[in-house]
Amino acid sequence: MARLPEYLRALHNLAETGHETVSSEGLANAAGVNSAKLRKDLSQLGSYGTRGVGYDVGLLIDQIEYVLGLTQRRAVALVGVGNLGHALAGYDGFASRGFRIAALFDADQERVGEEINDLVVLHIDELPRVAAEESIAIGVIATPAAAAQRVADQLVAVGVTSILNFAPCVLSVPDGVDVRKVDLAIELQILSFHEHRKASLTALPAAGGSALTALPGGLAVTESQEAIGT
Amino acid sequence: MARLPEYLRALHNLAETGHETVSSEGLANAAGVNSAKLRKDLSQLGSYGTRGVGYDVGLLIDQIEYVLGLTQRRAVALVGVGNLGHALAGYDGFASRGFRIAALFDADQERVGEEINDLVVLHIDELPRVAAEESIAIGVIATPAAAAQRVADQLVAVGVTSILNFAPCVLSVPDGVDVRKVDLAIELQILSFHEHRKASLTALPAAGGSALTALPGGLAVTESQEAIGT
DNA sequence: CGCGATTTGTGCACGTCTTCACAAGCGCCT
DNA sequence: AGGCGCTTGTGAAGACGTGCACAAATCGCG
Repeated sequence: MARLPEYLRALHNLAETGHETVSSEGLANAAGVNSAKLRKDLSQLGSYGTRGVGYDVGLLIDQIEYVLGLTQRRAVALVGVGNLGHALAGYDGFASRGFRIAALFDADQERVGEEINDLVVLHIDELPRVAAEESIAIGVIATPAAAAQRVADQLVAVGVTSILNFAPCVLSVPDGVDVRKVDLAIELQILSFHEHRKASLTALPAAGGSALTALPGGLAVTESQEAIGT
Repeated sequence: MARLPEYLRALHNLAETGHETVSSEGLANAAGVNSAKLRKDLSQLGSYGTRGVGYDVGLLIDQIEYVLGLTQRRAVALVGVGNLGHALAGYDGFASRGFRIAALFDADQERVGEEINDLVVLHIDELPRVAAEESIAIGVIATPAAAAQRVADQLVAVGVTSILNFAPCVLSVPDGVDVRKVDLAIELQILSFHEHRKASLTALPAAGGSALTALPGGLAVTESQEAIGT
């Protein structure tokens, strides 16, 4: 499930604050989900809490980390050292949560050789060589949209089977390769939609006016407060 | 729907390449979704394509932009000018897709006064003054997790009703305020999970071994190829 | 003017996810 | 040892999203 990482983060917080056990209710609050949902998710793990007490924080962390495949520190290749790539290369959240940025690549010779966080930016053509030396299963694309598909192909060619794509475009990859997309502008646009909706609702208590004016009110938005969908 | 922004991006691409109309099939491919799903989404808009021809690209862009509330350029306040905040402040994808970063804030006096993209970083205490001058409805939090809740409270206090949160923590906000969360490490962990799953499946054709070893295979992952869920 | 090719809009059925509600189990206190 | 309160695990019901398949509609061409 896609919620496990959120549970894991909440659990680490709890562990740091000295909690040894936690109830489903407590963990659910910390992770921002329903307690029944959380229990069902954890039961899928084969995890066992103790009735009347709750879950053992340390044990649960181990279990989730195992299921997520975080027992080994996975090597990640980051392609595209522009504005966003720079930030990602320097983001310590990766290192602290089970990942190691193994190499930085860029197609721009201007950027090749630059050093970020003790890592030197390599030219993208060096990707096959580096991939042969280190086992890289995850690639991060932080290039402009125009270059993203080409980079994806190159990553797949050297054996990468999971890609995190920050470029605003759809990637086509072979079966067996997973792609997750993060588009920062889209996130804002979704918020803008809710803004517009809220504004329309307060301005027009009873829906009326032209077809266009009635549109946003007509769109059914089921439940979106505190959407944790990423 | 959360897919509208994706359609919009694909439509802009099509418009730039000279297309005046597009079929649901064509647009669905460009956006990475099913064509039936796309038609159903668009029908919710009250949008009308022409049977036998398709949709008018320009008209559809206008409609979607209207529904998303992008007819006005929305002002965004960005709080936290660290590694990630820096990148977000310089990201031109915001400006080109309907948003204007109106102000940058940070709590660190070291960073106050710094200039990024023609914008000067202000101290967070100036937020009320700036908010009074400009109508800011959307806030972006790019601070460490420890500061996020406090910043969220401050944003809500000055009338912000939509928050994009990059800090790895759950925010609690009053009803009527929308929060979207983007956690970069979580995205990687989800990919790691799929990696682990793929590795287990190839290594253990028939499930066997200890309970722990059998776990990842036992987790049902319905359909995740090319996940476009953000 | 009529016909065929094409594409939209949608009814329907299916599978999934979510939530409620409650029985079963565990520990603690007396 | 027994009872009581608390918490887990799960069955069932409902909401929701998804995709198929087809009727209705439009255009172009002869």
